[in-house]
Amino acid sequence: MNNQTTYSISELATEFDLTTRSIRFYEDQGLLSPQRRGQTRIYSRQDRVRLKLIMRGKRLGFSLAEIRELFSLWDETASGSEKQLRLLLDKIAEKRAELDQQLKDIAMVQLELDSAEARCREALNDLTGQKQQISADS
Amino acid sequence: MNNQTTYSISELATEFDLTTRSIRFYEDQGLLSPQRRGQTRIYSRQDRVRLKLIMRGKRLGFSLAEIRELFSLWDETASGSEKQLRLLLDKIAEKRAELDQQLKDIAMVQLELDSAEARCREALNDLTGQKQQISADS
DNA sequence: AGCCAGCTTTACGTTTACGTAAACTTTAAC
DNA sequence: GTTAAAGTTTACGTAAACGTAAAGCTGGCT
Repeated sequence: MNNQTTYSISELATEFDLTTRSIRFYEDQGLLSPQRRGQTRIYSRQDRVRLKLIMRGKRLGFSLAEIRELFSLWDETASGSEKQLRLLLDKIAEKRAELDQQLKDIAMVQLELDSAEARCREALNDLTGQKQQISADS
Repeated sequence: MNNQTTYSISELATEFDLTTRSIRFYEDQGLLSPQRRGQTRIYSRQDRVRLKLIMRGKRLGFSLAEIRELFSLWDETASGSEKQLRLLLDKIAEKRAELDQQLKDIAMVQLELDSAEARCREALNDLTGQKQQISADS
């Protein structure tokens, strides 16, 4: 069922757990451009991949505009002039730096969660009269 | 100069590169609660740490509401009942899962950037008549 | 005393990313 | 062939995160 060659809008909406409204909105913003059969949108496997990328970007806190920019990066790689290509490399480096920053940020927040969890378990232990040992972490 | 014990709103605004409007807005949203000298806000080192945490959260795409929730996690760890504490542990686990997902997402996007960069360099090489070798990555 | 820079509140405006409703067409099922 | 389900456009509404402008206090300098 996953090897379909085309998808309807509601199939994709169900699969990615979003509304058809959102999918159409992404099209409005130039992130998707599905085929049409009459009025009806027909999504290809490529379109589906795009949607997956969109969701990924959103989970990383990218705006739709930024995601569109990333798509352009990808699409224009083949067709650019030299100046264009060097510009793209710059932008790629830029995005890479952002991701590196995010990795650092995640590490810090993880430490904070560790700390909060430790305090939490300690407080619990105090409450329950330390009958149970500290539970092993996965 | 970094070892100040208090800060004015514009000092913090300058340091973190945001507007005083934003800082006051964060206070509105319950993320900060600086002292006052008369009308004027006086920020402590703790407040500054909070601001740093806010910026971190934002870079990870967290909403202000989510950040406030994380603050609550941290603050209420000491004072909760057992049920409360277990709930907090659940929320911590939840946030941890989100971060794990983000790590995966970042890894994927990095791969995509790798791919885009490779295509880009290839195209450049083709254009320049491969006089130069592939430049070494840092 | 006068003034300016920096602080304050109040309040309306703006952008992003959709939600929601209305009104209409098209496709699949019975 | 009609009816229900799923699709479409158009358009107004909304929550979040500020921007921006107005109008007023306030502490220090000259």
